[in-house]
Amino acid sequence: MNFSIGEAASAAGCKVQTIRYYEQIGLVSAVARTAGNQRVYSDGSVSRLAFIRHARALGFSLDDVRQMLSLADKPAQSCKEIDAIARERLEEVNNRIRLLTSLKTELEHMISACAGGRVADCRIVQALSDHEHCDHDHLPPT
Amino acid sequence: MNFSIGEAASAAGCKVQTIRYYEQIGLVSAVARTAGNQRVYSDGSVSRLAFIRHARALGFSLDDVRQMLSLADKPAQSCKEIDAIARERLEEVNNRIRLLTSLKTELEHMISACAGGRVADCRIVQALSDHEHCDHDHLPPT
DNA sequence: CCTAATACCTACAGTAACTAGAGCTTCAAG
DNA sequence: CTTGAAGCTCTAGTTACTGTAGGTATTAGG
Repeated sequence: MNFSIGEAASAAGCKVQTIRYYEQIGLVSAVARTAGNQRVYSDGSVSRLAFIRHARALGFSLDDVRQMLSLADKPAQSCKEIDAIARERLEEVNNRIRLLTSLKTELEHMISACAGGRVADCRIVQALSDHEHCDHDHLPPT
Repeated sequence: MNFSIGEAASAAGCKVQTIRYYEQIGLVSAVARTAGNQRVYSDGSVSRLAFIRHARALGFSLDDVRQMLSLADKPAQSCKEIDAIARERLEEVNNRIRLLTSLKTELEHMISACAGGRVADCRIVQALSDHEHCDHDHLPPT
């Protein structure tokens, strides 16, 4: 089956511009064109796009995706490396969850401590200015 | 007390360039300079920087921070708005946690299903290409 | 007092991963 | 055959920094 870029986008669940962007940066190779210069996508290219979309949704970087795609192109090889990438990603996901959970607690405390009074007494402002309870290793929000 | 930009940075827990960047975009106002044109920070400016740093670590955007700082400058006002920002943020944090948790499960399944065989049989690649089990509303990783 | 190392200054370029817009062409439906 | 949607390229903008180049200021040691 053949698809226009718009059809490919809705089939893969991403935006038209995103597909063109991926082509531009060489994440996917350029596809065939019609006589009128419009891109034509095969089932294969669409599922490659879907792969990317899912990997991105799972938090893989485009660089990870690039590695995985090149590995996936050598199907006789061991998938040890892909496994390793996934494990690394899992590690990071666990970290993020930990961070967000403590963040949630902190926000909940701040909100419940804010009595709706004057800003001068606002616990949220105080909590954010305060250095006392900070062990200085919040991670930046990724 | 007076601080150089480097001292302010380590006191507030952020980088020197970041402070200059915040000044450049007008998130913090320009501070006084020495005869030799170097920035001089007061305790007040340092705690403002610490505020920003903590807010950022908690996932507030610079725009949120900008709002909060301007509200914090009118201390007689009600802190209802700050509270609202924090609540919105909490909502978002909960969403992210939900997403990451399902992501974690998915990654765990993929990893345990990957037997270390050939890429051609790799469950990870299959899972990522597959559209069957996808309800199409993964959020983009923020 | 001189020197060397370190910290500071400005200005600009680069990063990730898109997103949006301008201005034009092609295609499909009626 | 016309019209409106969808496609095309190219460029610029987004967020929140980070890094570099090339120059100046400050400070500690000898």
